[in-house]
Amino acid sequence: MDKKDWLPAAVRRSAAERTLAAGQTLFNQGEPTVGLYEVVSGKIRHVRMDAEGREILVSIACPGDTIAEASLFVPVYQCEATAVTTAIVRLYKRASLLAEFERDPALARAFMSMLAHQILDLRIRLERRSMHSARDRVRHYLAARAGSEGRTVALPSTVKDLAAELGLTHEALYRTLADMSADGEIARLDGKIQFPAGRDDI
Amino acid sequence: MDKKDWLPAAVRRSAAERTLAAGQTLFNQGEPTVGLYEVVSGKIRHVRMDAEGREILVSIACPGDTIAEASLFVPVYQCEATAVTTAIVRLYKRASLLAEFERDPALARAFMSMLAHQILDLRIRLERRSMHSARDRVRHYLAARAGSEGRTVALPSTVKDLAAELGLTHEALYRTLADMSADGEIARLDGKIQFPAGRDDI
DNA sequence: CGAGTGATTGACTTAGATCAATGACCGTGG
DNA sequence: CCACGGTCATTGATCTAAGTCAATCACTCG
Repeated sequence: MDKKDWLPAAVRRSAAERTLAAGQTLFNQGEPTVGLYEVVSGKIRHVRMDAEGREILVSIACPGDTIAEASLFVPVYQCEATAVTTAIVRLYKRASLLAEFERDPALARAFMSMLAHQILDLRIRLERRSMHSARDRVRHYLAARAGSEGRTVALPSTVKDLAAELGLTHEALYRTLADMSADGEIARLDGKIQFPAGRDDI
Repeated sequence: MDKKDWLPAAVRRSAAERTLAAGQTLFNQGEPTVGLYEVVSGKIRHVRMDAEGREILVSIACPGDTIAEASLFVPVYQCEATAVTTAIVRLYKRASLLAEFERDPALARAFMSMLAHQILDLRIRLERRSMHSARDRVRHYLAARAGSEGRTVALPSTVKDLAAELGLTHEALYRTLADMSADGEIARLDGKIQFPAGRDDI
């Protein structure tokens, strides 16, 4: 969306680009941080490993998104990033970015703004997990991404990934989606979900 | 915890405190932003209205938390905040805070760092919610707050609140805690939980 | 063409949500 | 000072939604 707007062209030009093949790893959890990345093309899967070695989906970064912003302030990457498709990323080195912030307060402010919006987004996602019913989580998800008049929501990648995002097993999500379709609450077409009427019954 | 450390005492002293009665509104969605708030005492409910006018719970802010960080960067509040209990908040005016950042890049960096750490913390909490078993969530929670050698964790407030943080009903948490005690995995004393051995099986 | 993965559905089981009740412990106002 | 209302802590019984195991089909990729 407007995620990339915070970076002025001058800074962007100075960054190194790197091309990744599908499945290739950008960085691993625990590696020393180099800086933050911006996705130029393709999709990057961003996961965290928990103590048992299971992976937790953090996000799917699309062109324009940045990943590992927090890494500017911590010594090692907290997540692992791998390319889903062939992808091009741009690396902004930590030291130079921090220096840039010092030089240009407006840029610093834009960066803060981006972080603040991410916090808001994460809180909304966390709140979604407080709902115990699968259907409610799906509704909450749809409501959160149905901007203004958008009645159609595109799945970021696969349904399995959406299941991880919602904290459900993929089977449970398939069933919930099927039930909601059957009830006419949503309609599915290709990789999209649309919900016809603004239901406001109790 | 360290959420408030980024603010130097001088700035903090300049902030105005305000007392809210239970149920009183701090700000409404769509109102022009004044600045960001820090919760001094009590609890603040933070909700967003979706396109259909349903409310989406964003968070419950507790003492030490800040709310509406994003409001520093947008013209109107995106959320609505109301006091759940009697509460005291501290207001940091947008203009003065931003001016302070411009004047003092170190402060700006500290603020960014705080935001980045909040993001990390939120991600860990989100990760916890991806675990399906109540016991695993409790273990994860304990592991996350047992710094280095600390084998004793104090509950932040009530067990009910912990249940909400873990995304469980309070009954489920009571039972899980009871089971874990019975199995000798943890011991409970007053408002604290201690877990004897650093289990690293698997 | 076969391996690998996503999408989907079925059958079965269980962990946790729900509903409900009790005792302990406030603070408060008559 | 004590009865009363409120909330937390705890445990019991029941039920169901979602997890688990499993199988099939479609599709892509090398």
